[in-house]
Amino acid sequence: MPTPSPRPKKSEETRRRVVDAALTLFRKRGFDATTMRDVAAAAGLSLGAAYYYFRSKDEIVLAWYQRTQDEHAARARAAFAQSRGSLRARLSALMHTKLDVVAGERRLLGALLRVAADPEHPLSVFARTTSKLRAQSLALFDEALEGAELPDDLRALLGPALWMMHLGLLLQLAHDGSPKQHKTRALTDGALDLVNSLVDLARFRNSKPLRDRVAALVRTMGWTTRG
Amino acid sequence: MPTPSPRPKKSEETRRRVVDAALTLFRKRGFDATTMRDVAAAAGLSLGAAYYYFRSKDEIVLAWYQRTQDEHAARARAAFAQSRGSLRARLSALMHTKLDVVAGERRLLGALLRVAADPEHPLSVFARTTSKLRAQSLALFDEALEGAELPDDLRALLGPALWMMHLGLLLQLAHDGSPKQHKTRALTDGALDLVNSLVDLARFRNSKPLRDRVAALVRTMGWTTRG
DNA sequence: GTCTATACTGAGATAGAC
DNA sequence: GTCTATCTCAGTATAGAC
Repeated sequence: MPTPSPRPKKSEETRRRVVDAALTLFRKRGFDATTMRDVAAAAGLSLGAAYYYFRSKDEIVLAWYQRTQDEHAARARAAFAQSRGSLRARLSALMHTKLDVVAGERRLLGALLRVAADPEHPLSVFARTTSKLRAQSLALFDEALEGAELPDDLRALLGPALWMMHLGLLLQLAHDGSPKQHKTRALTDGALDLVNSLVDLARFRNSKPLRDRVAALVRTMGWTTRG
Repeated sequence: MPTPSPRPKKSEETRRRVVDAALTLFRKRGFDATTMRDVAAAAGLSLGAAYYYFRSKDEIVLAWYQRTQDEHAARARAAFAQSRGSLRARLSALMHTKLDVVAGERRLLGALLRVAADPEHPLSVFARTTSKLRAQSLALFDEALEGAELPDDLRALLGPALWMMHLGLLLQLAHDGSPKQHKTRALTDGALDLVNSLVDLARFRNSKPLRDRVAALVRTMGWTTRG
């Protein structure tokens, strides 16, 4: 059986080196101003070798995003363990840990969004190529709803809705020049207040018919798997 | 006094020619596959002359978007005149006329979104350069709320909210490969149902405290003028 | 499979002459 | 306003070393 290699292969190590070099340069000069030649040089590689690992500059950004995703999952799950009962606390942790992880890299986030928004790009938000990433993230969002005793249909609906909301928050964050991104933080809290109120409301009144309509919609859109 | 020139100057005419040529090519081959050299050639100009009129390829897309905006305003206002009373009808007209205007140009919309999402880009959604465009659009959204007898604070809040929603719908539309974009249309209707329910709710119960919080937030974000 | 070296193409964008 | 010439840089191609 093909045992999952115990220690990282050399190629993995080189790959990591390219990403690290790229990130350092992106931070210093910004994404556009950094050339693949710079990246290759900083990683101690030839241009061809850099392209051997990443088919495009954009793909390096995606590798960074994959890292942040992993980091987000780790932090969020740690926070979930603390706040077993309160939905509000869990949602807050979910969103704010994400912002924490990404906040230091506004410029990179911009580069990512540019790619993500472009439907023609193979690495866009809803593209096949990025479906694994999306699924991981969506799963984490669903986890945040655990233990809140939500009706199944509401939960299935709230996950994608929150995920879309988080996309909007990332866009906002990328444009947020306020110190410590407090604007985006405030927006996040406000949005979560609203979500909370709506969830309470949905529990209260008979909102099943409306929920059914929305659920049907989410299914039509195929948001859980592909847009 | 510098009278606004009565008949279009020759430069205006050339400008229009460049845009038209570009649009034709964009439709045929897509945005990326069309080069500025192609555009210049099709417009009967040299490359340099084309760049004299538009500082970048992206700027041509923005010119297109300005056109669609004007068209949208015209169509929406015509529809508003028909549906004086019903808020739902007016909102539906507002959104669907926008989709109508843009639907035929999915590829261009993609190019636009790529630019719009990038915070480093001078033509991004929340940039100064595009503030006039944004203000025009926001004003139209506010007009749609006329005659619905909404409390002022709710109206001031609903405008930007709907505008942000419409941004999301455009993103969805750009990715929507379904025939006649029926997915996005369905999503639009569903979202408007939801909005409608919420507005009714807001009228019903005492939602003032929550509204005040949200209103403060919108002000903090500066969404009516700049993000 | 991992990497170097180098040359080349294509396209966005600019400079400066006219 | 318009043109030609030129620059820069992402990305490709190739040929080969280990």
